[in-house]
Amino acid sequence: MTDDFINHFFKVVAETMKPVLNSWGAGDLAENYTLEPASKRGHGDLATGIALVAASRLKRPPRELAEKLISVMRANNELSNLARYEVTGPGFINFFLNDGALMEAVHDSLALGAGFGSVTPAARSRKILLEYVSANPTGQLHVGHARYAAYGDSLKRIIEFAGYRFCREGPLEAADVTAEFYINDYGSQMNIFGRTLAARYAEALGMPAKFPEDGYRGDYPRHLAALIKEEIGDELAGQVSPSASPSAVDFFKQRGCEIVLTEMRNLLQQFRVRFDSWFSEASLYESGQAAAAIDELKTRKQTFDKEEALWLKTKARGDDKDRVLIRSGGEPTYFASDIAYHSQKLARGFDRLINIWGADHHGYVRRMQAAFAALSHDPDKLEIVIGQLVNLVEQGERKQMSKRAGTMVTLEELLGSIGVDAARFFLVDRSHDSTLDLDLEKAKQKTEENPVYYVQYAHARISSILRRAIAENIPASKPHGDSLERQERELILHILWFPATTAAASTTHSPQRLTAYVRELAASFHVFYHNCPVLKAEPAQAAFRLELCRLTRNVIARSLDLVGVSAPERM
RNA sequence: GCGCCCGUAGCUCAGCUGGAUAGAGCGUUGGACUACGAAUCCAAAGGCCACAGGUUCGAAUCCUGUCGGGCGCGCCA
Repeated sequence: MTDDFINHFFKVVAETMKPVLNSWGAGDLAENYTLEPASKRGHGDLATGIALVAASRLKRPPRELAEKLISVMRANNELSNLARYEVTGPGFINFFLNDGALMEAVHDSLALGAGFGSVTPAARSRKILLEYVSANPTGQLHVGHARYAAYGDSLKRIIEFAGYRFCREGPLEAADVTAEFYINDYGSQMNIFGRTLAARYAEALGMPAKFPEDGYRGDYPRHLAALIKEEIGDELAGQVSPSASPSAVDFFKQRGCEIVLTEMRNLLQQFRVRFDSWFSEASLYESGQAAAAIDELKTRKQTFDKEEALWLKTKARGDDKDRVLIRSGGEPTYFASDIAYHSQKLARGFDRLINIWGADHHGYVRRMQAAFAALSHDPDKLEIVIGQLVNLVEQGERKQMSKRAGTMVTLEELLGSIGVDAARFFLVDRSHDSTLDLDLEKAKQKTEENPVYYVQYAHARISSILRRAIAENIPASKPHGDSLERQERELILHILWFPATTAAASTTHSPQRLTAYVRELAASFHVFYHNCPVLKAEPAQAAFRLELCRLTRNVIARSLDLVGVSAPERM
C-alpha cells in the first residue's frame, strides 16, 4: 500500500531534518528517530525526543538543537501544511496536526480499503511454517491447547496481514504462513492409548479386560471405544479379552487416533482456528526420513555411543547435556523424529520456521537449536516462541491441569460456556508470556463483562448509524473546510495508529496489542458518539462524520478479525 | 542448585521494545436516556510500578543482585 499517514509524516519530518542532522554528523537519526503519540493533552498529537538523543551524543543543549530543527521545518511547506510544532519540556518537539490534514488522512485511509494497515503485497512472498497446538492425538483439547490455538491462529492472521520481519531491524515483508499441526502419533504413548481403547472396548462388550497400568483414565477413551464398537460390533471380541492382541492394539491405536483427529479438526474449526496442514510423526518413520536424519548426524560425526544408546553431542552447542537419539532398547526418541521433522520442513522450502511451544517444553529449546546447528541449518531460520501455561482455579485455589487426574477443562466446555468470541478475546488479551489463571465458574458469570462485547457494541452501533444514513439518503463525501471537535481528533488519531499497531503486533508476536488497541479505539468512538452527532449534523459535517464512521467500523472489524473475533452488525 | 517466565490500583491485567504528571476493565461512590443503539458516557476515590544497586539528559521498561510465585532440568512427549 502507499504510505499511511503516520508513516508519511515520519518520512516528511525525516527528510526535512536530514540536512541539519547531517551537518551535526548524526544523519543516521533521520531513519532511526521515534515518533510517538503525545501522551497528554497540551503536548500536541505527535512527539519526538530526537533532540534529546542528539544532545547527549553531541554534548550540546537539547533545546537549542530542537529549536534548530524546528527552524528548518518552518521552511518546509509540505510539513507546515500538515502541522505546527513547538519545543517543550527538556527538548521534545511536539506536533499539532492541522484539522485539514487529519480530514484528508481519513479520506485517504478509507480509500486504501483493506490495504490500510497492511503490508504491500509482494510479487513473490516468503514462506513461513507456523507450528502450534500439536497435541497428542490421545485425548481432548483442553484450555491450554485453546490458548495456543487462539494465539497461533491470531499470529498467522497478523503476519499475513501486516507482514513479517525476516531480518533484525529489517522491514516487514509479505509472507505466506502455513499453519501446521504436528501429530505425535508415534511411540509408547500411542501404544498405551491403543491398549486403553482395547480394554474399554472389551468392557463395552461386557467382557473382562485388564486395564493397562498407565492407561488413560476418564470418560473420553470410553467414548472412543463406544464409537468404535458401533462401527465394528463384536468383530474383535476374540482379540481383546482378557488382554489385547498386538494387532488389536494396533487397530485401536489407529482408529482411535483418526477419530480423535476428526473431533479436534471440527472443534478447532468451530473455534475459527484453521490449520493448512496436519503432519504425522509416524510418517517420518514410514518414509525413512527419521532414519535418514539420524544417519546424517552420524556422518557428520555429531553422535556417539554410550551405554548402548546413541547420543547427539548437544552439549558442545549450548545445551546442558548431551541427548539420547536412540534408546538402549533400539527405539528412537521423540527428539530424533523432531530433528527429522525440522529438516523436513526446511526441505519443503520454508524460509522461516516458527514453533509455538508451551512453557513446559522450554527446556527442550536448547537441544532443538543444537540439533538444528549440528545439521548446519541457519539458526536464524528457526524461531521458537514459548507460551506460558493456563492454570485452573477453583474456589480461589490453583489446580494443576491433568488428563489423568481429570482436572481439565476442555475446549469444548469452554466454547459451550462462553462462546467463541469471548473465549478468543479472553485467551489472546493477555501477554503470551504471562501465566493465565482460568476460573471457569467466574468466566461463565463474567461473560457479559468481557471487553469483546464493548468493542462489538461499538461496531454494531456504527453499523446502525450507517444503515440509517442509507435509509435517510444522507451521503458521505470528502470533507471540506470545517474544523474538528476534540473527540473527532482523538478518534482520528487512534485510527491513524492502526498500521503501526499491526506492525508492532507482528514484530513482537503480540496479538494482545490488537485487543488493547481495538478496545481503546472503541472507547474513542463511544466518546465521539456522545459528543458529535452524525446524522443530525449539518450536511457537510454529516458527510465527513459518515466517512469517519465507515473508517472506524472498518478498522474495528479488521482488528477483531485479526484475532479471530466476529464483528456483528446487530447484537 | 541451574535455566526460562512473571511480580504495576482492592481484583484481573495493559504499558506501544528508554520518554513528559504510570493507564484501562471489574468493584466502590455520585451523575447523564423526549438526540443517530444506556451492552454507552461523565466525574470521584484508589500507586514506594516486589526490593536494592547500576547504565543516562530521562528507567515500570535495559543490566546486576535479593525476595516471592509459576514452569522446566528423563533413554516421556
